[in-house]
This record gives sequence, C-alpha cells and structure tokens, in this order.
Amino acid sequence: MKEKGFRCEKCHHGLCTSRVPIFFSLNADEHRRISDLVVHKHYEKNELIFMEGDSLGSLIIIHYGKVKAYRYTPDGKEQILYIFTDGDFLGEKNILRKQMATYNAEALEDTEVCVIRREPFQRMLLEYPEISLKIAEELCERLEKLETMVQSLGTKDVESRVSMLLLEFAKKFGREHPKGKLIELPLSREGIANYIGVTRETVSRKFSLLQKDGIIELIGNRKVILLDETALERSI
Amino acid sequence: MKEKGFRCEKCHHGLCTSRVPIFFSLNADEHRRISDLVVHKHYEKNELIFMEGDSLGSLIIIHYGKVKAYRYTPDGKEQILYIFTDGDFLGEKNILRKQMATYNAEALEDTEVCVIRREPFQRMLLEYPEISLKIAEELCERLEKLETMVQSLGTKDVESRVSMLLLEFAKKFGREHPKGKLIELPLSREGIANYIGVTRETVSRKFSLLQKDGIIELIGNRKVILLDETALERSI
DNA sequence: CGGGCACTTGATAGTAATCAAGTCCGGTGG
DNA sequence: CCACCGGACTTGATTACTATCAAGTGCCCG
Repeated sequence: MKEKGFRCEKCHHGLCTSRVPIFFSLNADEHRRISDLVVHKHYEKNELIFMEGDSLGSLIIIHYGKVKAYRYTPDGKEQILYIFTDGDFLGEKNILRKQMATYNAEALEDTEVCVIRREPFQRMLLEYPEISLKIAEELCERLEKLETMVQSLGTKDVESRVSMLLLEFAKKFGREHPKGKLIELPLSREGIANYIGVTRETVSRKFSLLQKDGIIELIGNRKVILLDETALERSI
Repeated sequence: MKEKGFRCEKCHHGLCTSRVPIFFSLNADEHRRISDLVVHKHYEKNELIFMEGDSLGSLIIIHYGKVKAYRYTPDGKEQILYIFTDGDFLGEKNILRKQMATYNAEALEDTEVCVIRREPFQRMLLEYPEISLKIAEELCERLEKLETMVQSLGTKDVESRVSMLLLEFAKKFGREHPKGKLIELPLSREGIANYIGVTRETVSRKFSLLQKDGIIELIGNRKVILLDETALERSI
C-alpha cells in the first residue's frame, strides 16, 4: 500500500463526498467540512485492505473500484460475503461498536478510497443525525443482500444458485448489448465458487450447461452475455 | 391474532421500553413519551405475525417470546434467517426504507410485542438521534450474525454446521446444569434443519453421532445438554 | 509468440437427500 | 394416574449429486 495519504483536491470541490449515499443529505458547506477530514488512499489489484481482527479506527469509503470481503470457512475455503463498489463503505463495525473487523477485505481491481478517522466521524454523526439514518438505511440494504445470500446458500439446487448469481451480477455490473446483457465478471471462477459455496469445477460445469442451453454465452474468462434473462429467472 | 390493541400499563412505568436496547439512551420522561405511542399485541405459538410482501407501517418490538423469520428457497424449503427474542425489533425496513417485508415472521411460542406506528416513530428518530445510532448498532450486530451464517452455510462439512448451531443456541438459550450446559431448543428438528440448510433426517443423524461420542446428551426432543463444549468448539 | 495460469472436461468416490419403516414423546381423555 | 393416539423423531437402504482427483485446453499478458 502506498502510504502517501493526502488531502483530496477533488473532495474540496465536493466531487468525492457528494457521490457517497450516506452524505447525500448534506449541503455544499457541510460537504466541504467533511472533505477536510478525508484522506485518500490507493490500493492495487489483489492488495489486502484490512484483515479479520484489525482495529481499523477509520471508516473507509470506496471512491472508485471493487473490493471483496471474505472469511475463511472451517474447512479452509474462502467464503465471500460482499462485493463492494463505488459509494459503499467499510469499517462501520469499528465506528459504531468499537469492534474489530470481522472479515478480510481485498481490492479486486485498482481502487481509490476515502478514509475518515473514527473520532471526527463520530463527532459528525452527533452533529448531522441524518447521516446515522442514512447509515442505518444502507445497513438495511446490506442485510437484505445477505438474507438473499443465506436463502441462496440454503438452496440445495446448485443450478438455482448459479442463476441467482448471474442475475445479481447482471443487475450490478450488466451493460446493454445487441445479443442481450453483457456482464463483466468481477470474480474468477474460483471467486464465484467461493461466493456461492461450491467448487470452481462445478461453476465451470454449470456455466457450460447454461451455454449449451443457449441461455448464456461465455466470452473469454471474464465476460458473459445473458442471452435469455427470463429463462434464467424461470430456472430459479 | 387478538385485535385488542391496548395501551400498556407497564410501559407507563418504564418497564417495557426500558428493556429495549434501542431506547437505552433515553431518560424517564422520554420513555414515558414513547410509551404513549406504543400499542401491545399478543401472538400465540405458531401464529403468523406478518409475511413477505406486507407493508407493515409499524415497528414491532418483542417484549417477551421468540419469533422466527424465514423465506422460502427456490426448491420450496423454508430457510430460517433469524430467531428474534426479547428486545429485538422487526419491521425496520419499512420504517427506514418504506419497503415491504422481505421475510415471513412467525411466533415460536406465545409472544408479547410492542407496536409503534411509522409516523410517530420517524418523528422520534428526528428528535432523538441517539435512537438512529442504536438502531445502526443493532443492525451491525445482525449483519455479523448473518455473515457468520453465510460462512456456516458455505461450509460443506455438515458436522461443523451442526456444531456451530449448538454453540449459538448454547450462548443464546443455554443455562447452567450439573452435567454441562442445558439448552432448550427453540426449534424442532425440522426447524433446525431449515436453519442450517439440511434435512431433518441429517440433523437427527448428526445429533445421534454427537451423543454417541459423549459430546451432547439428548433429553426428549427439545432439550440438549452440552457435555463437552470444548470438544464441540474443536470440531469446527 | 510463448509460457504460465485459469479454466474445462472426464472419471471416481463420498456424503447427504430421498424414500421407507419403525419408535418414542407428549398431550388428551378416560 | 394410566392408556392411547398422533405427530415428531430416529434409523436404515438406496440414489443422486457434487467434491475430488486428474489430465488436457485455451486465454491472456509479457
């Protein structure tokens, strides 16, 4: 990690904090005040941002990039919990409950983050209660994602789980394409496997099946076209 | 459901809202104000409190009892997401994001709840920002539980999942006992199965194994004694 | 253009789901 | 208090599916 923390010039013009949902309710002046508290950091692809047990002491807000959060299962595999992108924050447990990190966080690509130390942020929470509310809202959203994930992992039928994953990625990372919806996969086969709780071989096989059935088209290793989204929804 | 909503006498003496973590930071006067907004309801064992898609319009706080929250998986099984007990709240999605319920909630035993309508509660959130913070904290805790659950469901080794469940219940519902720790199971075998994503037969078999190994002792259908807690922890 | 790593595909084995009998618990009524 | 009944639980046999092990193949980056 490059340790050259610096005040973000962009932030002073409101171009950084204004992109973060939890600060949406603030006005220009307030954005400027927050920007003064923010330090920027850059992480390279595959760089570890923090690990389980770390006491961060800061809130990390993703400005640009993708970050995976994961834990290890008792049988030694990586279980991915979240894929965070622009506007998402990490380290809230440390801010809200003075608690250590409960998962590892690793950049999936080159990633820019804003960092705010705990103490000034807590002062801001008292001063701008709307932020607490926004955070609660965001946590609600995150809960719902995890609830869906639990539902998916509880499903014995692996086909359904793969389909759910593709639909999730389509919604999050999908672009329009003449043949359907083009998805840039944020994860390798192994990463996908670690997300839905199966092995990489199984992911390969299920993808091949879906391709044979004309539901998806694989382009290289990191791209998929959803040819028949409704068929995928039906298969769940 | 008995529709005899009534003002809770106990609440007026601060015996109800004061037991709820999200109101801990309030003083006696403020408790009295909240109590005025609260209506009590009683649910019998196995009674449905709300279902997926309902627009509650209220926050429900459990005063006494146990409630399971669950969704159906694509293959038609029930997947339990939470077991709520005294002091937990439900329906926060509706309050914070004007969103419909994303799961079904059913009383596991006779249960008393306090209900607060959305509008007065939202006014209170503005007036007492500490409540938002407390809610955010509570949601954090819930997130962590779900994260652990995802980790557990991602574990192929079913023995580990059963062990994790027993340790969770021991922490939550365990009492001291000469032979070890006595757990009153809040769920039937099928319920447990729906919680950890396996079949009821598998739960039976794993319990029998643990009993044969001298790690637990089964008493009837709804009680277990943890004879060797450390062995259970090691087996994860 | 070449090499390494990620991915695919095949064969086999292991484990939990499923199907199918029994057994036991707990509540009810005599 | 006891006998009885039904639902919950246990146990067994078989099946189905994915993990695992192993051997290619092909993508992607230098």
